[in-house]
Amino acid sequence: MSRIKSIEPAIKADEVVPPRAGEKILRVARDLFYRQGIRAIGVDEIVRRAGVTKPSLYRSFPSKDELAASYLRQYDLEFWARFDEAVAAHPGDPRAQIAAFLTRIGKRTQKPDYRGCGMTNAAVEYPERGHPARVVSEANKQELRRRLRAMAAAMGAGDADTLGDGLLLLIEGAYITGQLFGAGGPAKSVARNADLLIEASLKK
Amino acid sequence: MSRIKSIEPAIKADEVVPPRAGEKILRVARDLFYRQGIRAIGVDEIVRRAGVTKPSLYRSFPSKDELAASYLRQYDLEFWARFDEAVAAHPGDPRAQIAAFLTRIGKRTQKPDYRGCGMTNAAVEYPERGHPARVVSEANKQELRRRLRAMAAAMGAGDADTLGDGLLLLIEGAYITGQLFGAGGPAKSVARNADLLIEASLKK
DNA sequence: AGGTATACGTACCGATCGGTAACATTGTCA
DNA sequence: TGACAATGTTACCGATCGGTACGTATACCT
Repeated sequence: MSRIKSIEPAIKADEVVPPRAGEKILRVARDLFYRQGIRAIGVDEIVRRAGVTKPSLYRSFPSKDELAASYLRQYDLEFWARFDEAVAAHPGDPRAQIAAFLTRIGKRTQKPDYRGCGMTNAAVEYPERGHPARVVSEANKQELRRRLRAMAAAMGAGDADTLGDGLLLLIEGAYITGQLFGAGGPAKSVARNADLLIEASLKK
Repeated sequence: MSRIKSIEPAIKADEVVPPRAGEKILRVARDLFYRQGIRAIGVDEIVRRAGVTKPSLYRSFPSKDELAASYLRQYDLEFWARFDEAVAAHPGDPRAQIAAFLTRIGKRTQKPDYRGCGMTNAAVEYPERGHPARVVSEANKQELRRRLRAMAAAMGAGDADTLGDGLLLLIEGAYITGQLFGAGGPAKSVARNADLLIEASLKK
């Protein structure tokens, strides 16, 4: 673990280092898990499309469940990157931050092959408490709830927790209806409805 | 199908007629599919817990997928029964109808083993277009959207379609967060948030 | 050149998946 | 009694599931 690697191997900066098996596997698994679901995809198909073999998968990941958890941990990073991008675009203006984030979600849901939120889908696929994938998913949602409630408070809402939770309901609704109805579905109105809800919550 | 059954078999009213194998199977499948997910449950476990054998399952249902579709068709009936119950409780008052329906949903989501909406979950489990289970699920959601928009129009909302879709987002959000957060989660605020959204949409 | 550690492939495991063939048993009716 | 429909019984199918034992190739360091 903490072994000293005295000198890095002599690789030039612009030299192409072939991607490790584990990386290729995670890349393929991410795509398949998101688009078709975790339960729907077997490890054989993952290694086949990654151009590696099964033992390579189990050298990099202790189990399929842990591979799924790794996929979600990466998803988590990308999710917060998108979220923080919307936040950074409107410093000190939580209402505009929410609007920016939801506008982007609303647009994504209208794409033809939209499959919702990988976190949400994983939690639906694995209702069992303590499942590695579910643990990651739950943590992500708890944090999202916390931040939405904090932003609602920063907006000056009378009942900030209710508004924050309302925004979370709209977001999850957009994730689900986005993949249920496709383009033209209810999800395209998520930003508008959130704004109405915010307006109503601030006037109280 | 339309074969004439001249005279009903002589069964006394209080006589217990043993449930047919198909019924027992569907009853067990409904419970397991809803609680654990369709993909998570194998046909062997269904027949085992139903106390029947596998050929009996395949005499009553052409495939596991069709059994899942049957489960959802029954779910559909029960769903609309609950919906119409809320509607009938407040004749001519769509806002109160929505409130009644959402209050009930909010309460259900706080139960310890709440698993969301069987329709929604099935659509997440089966993203593939045309899958028997998904077909039933999509039809149910389309109809729900239609009715919510109609109710929003009856309320006199300026943009009835947006309000109807907003209510659908809140509902789907409640289904999902109900199973993600458990008791104390955002879903308990669904009726309150819907009312705020309606209020805001009517004032416009 | 030789040792060593890392990375990978071939081949295989038992279990379970959804689904079926063939036949025995039962209860209900005419 | 005899026909019929429904169910049970047993045994099986090929495919796929997640996972592993074990041998091989490659690269680096001494």
